[in-house]
Amino acid sequence: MGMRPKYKTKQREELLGYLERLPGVHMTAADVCDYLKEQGSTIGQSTVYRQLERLVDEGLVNKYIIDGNSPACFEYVGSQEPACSGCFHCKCEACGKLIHLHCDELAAIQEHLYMEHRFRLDPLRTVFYGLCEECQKSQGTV
Amino acid sequence: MGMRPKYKTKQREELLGYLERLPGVHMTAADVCDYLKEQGSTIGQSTVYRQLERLVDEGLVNKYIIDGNSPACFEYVGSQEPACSGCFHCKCEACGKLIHLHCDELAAIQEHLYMEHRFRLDPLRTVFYGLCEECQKSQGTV
DNA sequence: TTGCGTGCAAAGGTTTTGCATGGCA
DNA sequence: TGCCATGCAAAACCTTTGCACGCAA
Repeated sequence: MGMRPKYKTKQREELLGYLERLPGVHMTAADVCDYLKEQGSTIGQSTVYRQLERLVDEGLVNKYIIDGNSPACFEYVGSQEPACSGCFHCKCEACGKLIHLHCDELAAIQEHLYMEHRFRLDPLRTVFYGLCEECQKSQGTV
Repeated sequence: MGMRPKYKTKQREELLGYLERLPGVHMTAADVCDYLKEQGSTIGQSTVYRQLERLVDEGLVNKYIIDGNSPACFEYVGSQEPACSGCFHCKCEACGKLIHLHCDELAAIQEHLYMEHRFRLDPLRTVFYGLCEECQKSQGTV
């Protein structure tokens, strides 16, 4: 987990306030920036990018990269602390749906990654990309 | 799967020849372009991008998008059916290092996600975030 | 000969950065 | 008061595109 900001600024409060009101909703940096400016904020785009990156660092926000060209998506997740052990996120690349999974088998790979590969997995920031059941059907991938 | 090229060009042969010689090795479009030019090729970067994209379409090459900013990585996989089965990527949140893992145990979760949760994992797009061994030590997380 | 593939340069779009200013503690 | 965070604009970066030319079939 990265460092928290030292100061509580108006811009950060505005930004965070907006995200918190829409937990689980995907928005781009531009979305956030446009909305806040419409609301009369004087926030600049560099601040939006800097704060979003920081919130990702703090684990309050997830960042999704769909492909290299389109803008990244951000989503408020809050501080679901340790209660969510064995909780993972799957994101459908086709419809964009985010699936929350509780699964001990998946929790086991966390253990395995650490024991065998000395890699300490961060489940809150790891997203499994793929195709959900519905999209497999509609794409004839089944 | 997309369309194959209609013509067999010198540039495509050069590019493909280089990739084939290094199966499983990650390289960026710039890597490929630089190498070929060093070898005396007159290939242009747009051709490199266009051919790489086409090879991905044909299933001969894998494309990895690690994060939105760094360049995409390409890797020759050939027409081996289960392309790069058991290949996963871990990214250290602290130092940014990318770790390339071949691990059957990890491959098993792919199967599990499909059988139990009907989610078809895309290993090419999925990156495990966490801390590498060195950074755990230097951060006193161990 | 046909028209696909190429090369160059420029555009495109997202994200980062330099630097002076302003505001939190 | 000290110095972190901000805003603006410009830069950086990877990738795509327009267009004329060359080359494979």
